[in-house]
Amino acid sequence: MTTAFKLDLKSGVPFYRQIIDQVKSAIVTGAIAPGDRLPTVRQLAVDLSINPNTVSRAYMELELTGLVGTQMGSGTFISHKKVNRDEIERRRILDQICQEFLSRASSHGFSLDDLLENLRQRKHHS
Amino acid sequence: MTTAFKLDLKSGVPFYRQIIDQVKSAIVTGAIAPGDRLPTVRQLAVDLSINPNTVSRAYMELELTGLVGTQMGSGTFISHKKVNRDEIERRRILDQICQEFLSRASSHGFSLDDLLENLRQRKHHS
DNA sequence: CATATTGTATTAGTAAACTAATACAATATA
DNA sequence: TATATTGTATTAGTTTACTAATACAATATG
Repeated sequence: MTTAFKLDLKSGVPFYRQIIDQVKSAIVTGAIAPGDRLPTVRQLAVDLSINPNTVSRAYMELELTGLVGTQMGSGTFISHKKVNRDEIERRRILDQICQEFLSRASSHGFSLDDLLENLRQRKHHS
Repeated sequence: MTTAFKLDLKSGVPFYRQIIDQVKSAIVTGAIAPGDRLPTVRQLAVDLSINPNTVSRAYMELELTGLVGTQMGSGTFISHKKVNRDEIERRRILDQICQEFLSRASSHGFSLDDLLENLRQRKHHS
């Protein structure tokens, strides 16, 4: 089964980021495993009706984090690095921490935008 | 003492936002109190070497939150609304929540960018 | 080696956020 | 009521993020 990628055109989330997220999710759920090949840059571009460069950008970012490896002529493959599992676990932890943060803030009546704004301040003021 | 406003040109934080923050801070510290008049749009623009519209934008946003009131011909004044104090208290709470969130995330090795990215996802996927 | 298949680089277009230039409108006050 | 003082609207320029159009480069494979 070729993992089904799908874009939410109305979400405002950049296409390349949606692809990254879906690849990561697919790894977490086991839909794709180390050694598996991702769809071709061109193929996925056609499937999603976007430009190959956008797919390439997603794959490149995934490669930078070590999640995949790319070879011209053959394609892009899920990496075997043990780092992957660690990274996925870290992602879970991050999700959990953020979720709890949101819940707590929400109970005080703060919106997600409130939080983002506050955090952005800290980013720039540091 | 005319409250000293100052811009950090290298921070990347929008000028209008820096002004907003400094007004809020001045209220919190008591440097300015309800009834006090803020610097003239034009005057502050000259002092900070920016365009009057940028100051105006900051003042307008402050007015939307009820922190100040503006009258053409007279100026912009810190509002008396009791809402102000509540709002300031809420800001303190927000700061505290965000700080604890950052500390916790930091202990797991996550950067501020990691957090911002995760939260942005939730914003758009909701 | 030929060529098809794969990823990549270069360049341009679009949209959004931010700020400025300039002109305008409302109010205070002499 | 004149006019100086205040905030505001309109328009344009700049930057950055994102995506696309197009051409290029490396590898696999017959």
